[in-house]
Amino acid sequence: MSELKTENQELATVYSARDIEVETYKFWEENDCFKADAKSDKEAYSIVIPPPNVTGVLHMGHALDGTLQDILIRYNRMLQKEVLWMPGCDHAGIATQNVIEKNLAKEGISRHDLGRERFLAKTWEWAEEHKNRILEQFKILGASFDLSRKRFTLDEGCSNAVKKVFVDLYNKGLIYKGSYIVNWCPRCQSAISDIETNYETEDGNLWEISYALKDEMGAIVIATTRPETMFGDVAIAVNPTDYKYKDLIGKECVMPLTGRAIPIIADDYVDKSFGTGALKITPAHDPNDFEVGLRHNLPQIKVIDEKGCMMKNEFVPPQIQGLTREEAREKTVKMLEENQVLIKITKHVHNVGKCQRCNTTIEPLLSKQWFVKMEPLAKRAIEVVKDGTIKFIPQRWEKNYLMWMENIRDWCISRQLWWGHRVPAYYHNQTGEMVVALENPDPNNYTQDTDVLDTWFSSGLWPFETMGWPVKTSEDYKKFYPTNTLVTGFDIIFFWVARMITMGLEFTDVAPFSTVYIHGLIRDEHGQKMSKSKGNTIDPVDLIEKYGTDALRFTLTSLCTYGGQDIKISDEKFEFGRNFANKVWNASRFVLMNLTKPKEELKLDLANLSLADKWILNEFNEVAKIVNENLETYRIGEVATVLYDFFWNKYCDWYVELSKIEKNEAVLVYILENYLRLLHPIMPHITEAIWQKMPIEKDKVGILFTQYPQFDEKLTFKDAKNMETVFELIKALRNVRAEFNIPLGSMINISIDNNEELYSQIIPYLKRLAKVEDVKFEKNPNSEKSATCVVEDTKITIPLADLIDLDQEIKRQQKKIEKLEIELKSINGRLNNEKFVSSAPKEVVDKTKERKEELLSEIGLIEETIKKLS
RNA sequence: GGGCGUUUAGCUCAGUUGGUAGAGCGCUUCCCUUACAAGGAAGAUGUCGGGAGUUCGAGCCUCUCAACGCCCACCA
Repeated sequence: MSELKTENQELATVYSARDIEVETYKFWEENDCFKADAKSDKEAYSIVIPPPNVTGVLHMGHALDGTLQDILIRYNRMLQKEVLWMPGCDHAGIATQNVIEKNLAKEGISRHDLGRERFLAKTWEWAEEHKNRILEQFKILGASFDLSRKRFTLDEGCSNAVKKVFVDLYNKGLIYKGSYIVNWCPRCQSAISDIETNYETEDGNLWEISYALKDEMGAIVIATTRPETMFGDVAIAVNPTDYKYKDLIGKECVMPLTGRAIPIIADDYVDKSFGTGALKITPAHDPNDFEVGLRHNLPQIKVIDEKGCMMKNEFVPPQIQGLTREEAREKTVKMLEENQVLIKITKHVHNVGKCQRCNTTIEPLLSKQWFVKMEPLAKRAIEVVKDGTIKFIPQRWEKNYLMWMENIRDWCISRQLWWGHRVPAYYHNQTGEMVVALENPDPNNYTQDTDVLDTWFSSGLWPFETMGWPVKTSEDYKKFYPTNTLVTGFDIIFFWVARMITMGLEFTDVAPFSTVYIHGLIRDEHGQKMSKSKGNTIDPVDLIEKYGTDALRFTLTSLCTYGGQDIKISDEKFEFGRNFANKVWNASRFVLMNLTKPKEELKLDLANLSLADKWILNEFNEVAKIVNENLETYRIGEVATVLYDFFWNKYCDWYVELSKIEKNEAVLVYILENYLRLLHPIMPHITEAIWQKMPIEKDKVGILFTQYPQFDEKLTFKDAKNMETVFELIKALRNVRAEFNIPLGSMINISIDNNEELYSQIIPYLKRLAKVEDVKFEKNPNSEKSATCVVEDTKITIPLADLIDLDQEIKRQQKKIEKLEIELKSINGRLNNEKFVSSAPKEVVDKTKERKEELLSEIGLIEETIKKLS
């Protein structure tokens, strides 16, 4: 077994995170700590990573997503489950192909110059080179995934799964090929799906064009935002209830510029109040017109080609042929003007579809593509969310998911790219007959379809294709499928989560995971999305170098709210985690440094505990309970808060301080060790490094395999809260010191008039923590020239001789009374309200009454004091 | 057009079944007390976006208005 070397850190007063983190990760790797055992008989817990793109480099989104997954994995590992975090990458069809093409363009060549095979060879070479880069980067996050199982969406196993799924769906009639209008990206030269299309508002014009009636006088004026598509017009449509045009329905008109005659039809789709109420129908270049065209059996005339240029055919005037869409628009408008059929131009803001990948304006284009029939598949995917088989956290995303699923449209899965899973359809070279099959039936006579599949088609199979499917007997599949939790951002619920659910149910008959944990998106300090083009990105690698991985993880975790709000970050925010890591390091160092026998194991003796010991054990026990509850319910930010508060404000500020006066080393070490375990999932490296140095029996390789602390009845102590009264007293004395500027060098004496039993236990603490010289217990001390403080039902008198400024002291006391009286007033208001007393729960009423008594007594004591002073 | 989110201390944000508001940073005063100045001690700061309602009681539940943001739909 290799050892964790951290000797050089032993005495450093400032924690140098990176040295420890690098060493620690190496230690885990060398001991093969993350390897999942499919043969284990322990309960399984598994997560599949949302496969990052091969083209990608680590960004803040990965850092957050990865941290959250690692927390869940480490937590469940410590719950003694057999955990598998499955890593891998996505081949990212369009994104990768774009990168390669861009590189080629620098050399002045296109993919067509290379040809499909050479292009793919080049892309594979590049992918192989970059495939591991991003997963390597995940390591600096401390990711405890099982790299021996690393997968790639284009590897052999995934490719087989994709083929099988395609063929099966085709055979079930759920995949079909057809001519439909699709979103075409003229730059990517491919169809893209609806959700890969984003809409942007653009300033445009609404052109009103007059179409003369055929065989009679008069004309009909239509309004359009895209005059260049008019050459593909096949009809003019009006609303059947529109009296303006009632008489024209069924007649024909003559198109300007080309003279082609088209019918005037009636269709409900037309909005009477928009434009002129008459709409030109261009089925080949507009999705709505396409639908209208089908309803009326109209022809489809294509006038724009795949490059976004006007076609050279009989429908397009020679002057327009070959022009780009933009040029054609300008020229068409000019020609219409010359022909005096352009009636009106109005400014019009409208939405224009853009390619998600390259932001090129989409051309709705009639084209032959492959589609998945989604509606039948969506049924069960809706069910499992409705019946709670799959739970979204936060729950509000379920509504979002269901709305989308219930209005699902067929999914265009074919892409005219080269990089991806090729459609397993084969065409006979002579007859053109199509065969959809796992293999080419006869390579001499059949040629494979040239299209590839949407990247999300393969990532939709990710939870089971990585587990050995379609071999259902494979060990991983049996042990680790279905997976437990899926962790991702809301931006890919439709792209990815929805598809995994549908495909998982269809092919494995179970939901691929039971919980979908949706976290917010990382944004810059102004709430803007981070993007390279905006130049507002923060590189997690830089942050890690500056603050350390654990600091990054802790900070990010603390910012995760239960509602999954987006997370605004700036560089300085990570000081929070860095400071905390430093605190953990130093406190641990202090505790371990001062052990009387640094190497000896200490036994916790529950029969022999001081009030302080009971208090800290009790507090820790509560924390363990809350932390477990919050991890189970994905309130992960709360976990960080609770752990921070306990360690800093309870353990360090009080218990470790008290230990400088009187200490129970067994408790000090017990709390520290168990605390490190609680913290380990969030801050894995620092906790491991310290744990390795602790004088405890180590029956595990590292802290990562130890049992996660749970609530323990034995560690509850009823009277532990008394310690808080003690702290109140100490704070009150410190306050007196601060108010009267009494330097720490001069000791004070005090008289306590009540609760001798409690306070006599803590005299040593008072000496050290409040610089008290002498403590007297007496009922009516001489309070002349004294300051007074009241803690609950006890009055403490501090003779200050000439240091006291009586006016100041009276003021101080009056201020306290004012505060207490505000509360008393509100409490009296409640207690005097009969309805409150009768309808509020008894507990609440009793508590309120109790509080009233406390307040009255405290106020009484203070008033008494003021009287004596004045 | 439909849906969702946000609005709480100067800033960034928490606030888990309604019981009377918290953290971090910043700010004021004091302290280099040998674990930690990336620290310690003591403080100050809020009509919880506006209005109405339910309730003994509302930051939290209902309605309404306002501002900002996001998602879906894609009227040419």
